[in-house]
Amino acid sequence: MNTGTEAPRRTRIQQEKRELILEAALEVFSTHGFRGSTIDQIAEAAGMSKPNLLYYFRRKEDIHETLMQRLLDTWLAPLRELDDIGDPMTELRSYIRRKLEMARDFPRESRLFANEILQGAPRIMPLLAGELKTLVDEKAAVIKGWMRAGKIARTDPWHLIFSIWATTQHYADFDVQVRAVLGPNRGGDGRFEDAARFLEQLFLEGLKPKG
Amino acid sequence: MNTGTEAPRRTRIQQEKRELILEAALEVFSTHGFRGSTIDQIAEAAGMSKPNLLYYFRRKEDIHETLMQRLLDTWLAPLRELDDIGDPMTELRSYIRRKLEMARDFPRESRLFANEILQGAPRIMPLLAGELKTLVDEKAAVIKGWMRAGKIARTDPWHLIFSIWATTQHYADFDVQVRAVLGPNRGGDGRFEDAARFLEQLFLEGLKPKG
DNA sequence: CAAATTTTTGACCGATTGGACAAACGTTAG
DNA sequence: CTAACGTTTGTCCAATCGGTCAAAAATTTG
Repeated sequence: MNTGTEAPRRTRIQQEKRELILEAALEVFSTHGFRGSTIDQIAEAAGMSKPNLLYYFRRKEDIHETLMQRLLDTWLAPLRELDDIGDPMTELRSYIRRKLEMARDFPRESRLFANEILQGAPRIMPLLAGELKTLVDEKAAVIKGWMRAGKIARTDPWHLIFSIWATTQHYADFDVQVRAVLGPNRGGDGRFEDAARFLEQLFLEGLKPKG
Repeated sequence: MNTGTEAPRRTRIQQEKRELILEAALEVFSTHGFRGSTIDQIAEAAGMSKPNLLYYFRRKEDIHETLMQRLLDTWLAPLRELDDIGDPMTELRSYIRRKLEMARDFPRESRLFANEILQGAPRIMPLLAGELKTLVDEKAAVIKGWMRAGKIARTDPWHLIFSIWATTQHYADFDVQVRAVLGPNRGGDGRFEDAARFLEQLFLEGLKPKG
């Protein structure tokens, strides 16, 4: 029985070329958005002709969809790792650090996601209200537990998570602005370490349990 | 002498129709980005034909440019108001509050700006490295003064400003995600007050001067 | 009123878009 | 070698894109 959801068999060439296309599409989609990107652009970036690209992905949307599916898993991995077992302050610090590292190492993925959300998330809305909400609610409960135990200051766990997302992804999504404002000296490679130091201080001081 | 920069004389109809177009363009550009928006879409949203729209703005870029110029002034107003005179903690609190109010009351303007930055700020890069950087540097100096005076904790003023931008604009730019995660109950109109409470706590506790 | 000016429209243009298709080309298994 | 299969390409298409233009309609001015 073919359910239509199982992964189709693929030759070695198909696997390689599909990866090539997805890599090129990530570059193009993340800087121009879905509607602002053309198949020609992606094909050229992947070093092949447009009909050839369409042999591997029949529609432009298929590329984007495949990209988004892969993205979400790796994107939410840091939050999944947030664990009830360790010390709350240590857990939060390493969550912030991991998210900031992702903004540094995978800025295109961050911008691709930001583009999708900015435009109303037309293609991933169900995922947000489903899988994502479930995960966040789950982690919010963990954080609430820490608050009840007096390990961190009482505050809104959901908005805490939002603020960590916002501040860390800012360094990927608004990178040009950050670099423009910091200037050539402070806007160099060291900006992520500066940001890490600042965010650590902000969140850890801001969340210290009160006497 | 015509410098080319003075405002042309306009009839009453021209003023009204241009406003109508800019309002419609704000709606369209902010949700689809520049390249993702079409003149037809804007014309239809403004209730006029495409050639009629092009009578008031000769090129698509002219609409976007006018929109961005107007935007930047109002968008930076809260930061301009950040003043050396008042109490540092009070000043910062009201700056955060004003920025959050702008995210609530002008989400389309925020998304328009975010779209532009996300795509590498091709049309406003000079403004970022010029006017914006100057303003931020100036306010960073003010904040540094507060730190030297022991009024607030020592930290990086530039990244402090970035974090305020990121956290407040998040509620406009990522609104769909915020509402999806919070769900129908907590994601209603009250979410901005919850956010205000959280951000106030985060920043004011995180910036308390240390003994 | 009538003339001058401004506003609106329909028809049209070349360029670009996403995508189809058959033919040509490569590769591999028997 | 050859037949089958997988890959690549050139050509083509209808739809849409940003934008032009002349003429009609509406408005303002004298």
